Amino acid sequence: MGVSQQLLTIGAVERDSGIARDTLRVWERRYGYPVPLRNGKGERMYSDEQLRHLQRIQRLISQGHRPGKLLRMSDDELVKLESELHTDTDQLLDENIQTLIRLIQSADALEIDRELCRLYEQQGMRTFLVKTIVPLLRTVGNLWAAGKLSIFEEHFVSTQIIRILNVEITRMQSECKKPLVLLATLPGEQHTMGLLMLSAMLSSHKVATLNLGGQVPIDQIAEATDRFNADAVGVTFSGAYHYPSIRSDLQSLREAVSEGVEIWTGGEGVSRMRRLPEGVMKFTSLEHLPV
Amino acid sequence: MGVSQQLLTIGAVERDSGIARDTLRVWERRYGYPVPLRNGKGERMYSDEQLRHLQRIQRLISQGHRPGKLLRMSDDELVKLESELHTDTDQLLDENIQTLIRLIQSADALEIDRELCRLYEQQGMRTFLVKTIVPLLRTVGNLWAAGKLSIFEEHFVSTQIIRILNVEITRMQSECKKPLVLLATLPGEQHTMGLLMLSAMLSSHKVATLNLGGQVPIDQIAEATDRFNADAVGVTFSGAYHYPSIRSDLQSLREAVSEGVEIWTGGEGVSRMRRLPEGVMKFTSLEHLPV
DNA sequence: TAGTATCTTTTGTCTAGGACAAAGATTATA
DNA sequence: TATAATCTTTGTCCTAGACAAAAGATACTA
Repeated sequence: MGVSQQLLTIGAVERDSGIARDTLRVWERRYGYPVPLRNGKGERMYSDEQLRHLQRIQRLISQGHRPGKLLRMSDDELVKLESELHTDTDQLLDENIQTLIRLIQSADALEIDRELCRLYEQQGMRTFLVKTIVPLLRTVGNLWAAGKLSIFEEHFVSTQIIRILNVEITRMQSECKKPLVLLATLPGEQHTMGLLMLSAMLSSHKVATLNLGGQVPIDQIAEATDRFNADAVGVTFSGAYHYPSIRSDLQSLREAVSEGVEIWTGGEGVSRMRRLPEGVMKFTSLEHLPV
Repeated sequence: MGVSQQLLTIGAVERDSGIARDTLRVWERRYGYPVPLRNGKGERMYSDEQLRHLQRIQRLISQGHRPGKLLRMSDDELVKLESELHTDTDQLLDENIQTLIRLIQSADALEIDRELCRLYEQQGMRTFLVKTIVPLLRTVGNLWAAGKLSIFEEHFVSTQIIRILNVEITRMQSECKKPLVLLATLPGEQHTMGLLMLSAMLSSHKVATLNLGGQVPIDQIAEATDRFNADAVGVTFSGAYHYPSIRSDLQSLREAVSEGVEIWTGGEGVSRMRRLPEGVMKFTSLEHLPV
């Protein structure tokens, strides 16, 4: 049962936290945190607690906080900082979301599916995405951060949503026509939920989409645009995407893709960017899609 | 258009080839390959060609070849080595697969979808997976390796298949009963196609599945098994998974999960393993599933 | 008040060459 | 033919330093 005291190598921490080895070492040197134990070989061995702390830090960094500040804070202070962000949203938590969370905690797969389908039929795709899926995913993430939900529950919700959206996209697809929008994320960005939501949203407006999935090199996106004769390219960036490179990546993409093709971008990663490269459009939320 | 001569940092090569930085440096030191250019800062800058070569090497490593041998070979020799593996399978390429490949190259999304659905209805899930999906994915991978297909085409096929399988799983799900099989991959394994195929296969046998998706920590899998009251856990390993750790990972999983719960494992990663830990079952192909 | 240019601080990624254990291959022994 | 012992290959981790790009702060201008 409870895996009490496993120790993780620096490689495992990199994988599970998304923080590069080199960064972990340099943090230890500069800020005196995290200081892991050492094994017989003299290698760093991190505790579960430290991993959890680092994941928290990574979350807050991707929300715009600065590492130097976060690394001097205790875990309690981090939790407090995180909860400050949630209190406002938590209070006006939709009843529907609360029901879904309760179902997730009761681990009843079929019932969750049924409830999601019910909401979809009631709300239609646009509202379903904006008022249900997006807040649900955010809430689940917050609850995980607060230790009130396990990771597997987050995983579980995601796969359920992926399934449902795929089904609906398929259903609507046959009626979709031009313009054709090509969807992809760039190398390094594994989160493809944004693409799926985008695809669902566009499909519901009878706009044809073609999803290439995650981690597609820029030149491949350009080649695909050409071959499929697409009218626009949609690229999403999650909060976890290495922030500094977004602008230059979008610039490269703009240069690689034919001029007549529009470039749309969205996701948490771009939402806090001021200015985007020339010829790149941003939708801050699914609602503001330039359909 | 054609991105002619981009140079990649060691970090980008790590990301795009799946070979760790440290490994790239140690290869350069030991085998004298790859020797990248250097930028003004003295940092390694790899060419597109080198990346391609490294991707080839990585592919062959995951098929069981040894790095020391591959790194002394020229690109031509690697291509030859790769094609040796394919010739036998290529010759008896199913007509259906050839049709699908032709459709992929003509970039007609709707037509591919239609053909896949047609084959599914004709063959049923088991045959569809074993005779169509698996060979199709392998062929597409081989053609990419031979430079006859682009990466985006591989991505495109994958997302199409994911979509179709999700639709069918949803359709069959309501009729599924106990036993319940929990599906997941371990941290570090991003390839979830195996899980999806497993889920589809089991669903078609009216076995209920619960897909947690990729990168689920071992303790989380154990917790989920408990909470969902699952009867078995299915874990897949692609050829890309860091090979040496599979055995110990499975062992840890076996220890973490209650004894009454069976553990099934499959995928390219385990297919060339001789002996698995006590209490872990292996299915070498989807056909040999212990349903 | 808002925008722009300059300076300072923060931050992440890269470098070198060495070390070592675990997995694989090979040889010796029962 | 199987198991044990030995040699070889291989990847990951180590230290401590360097530097450029991004972010923040400050002063100046319209």
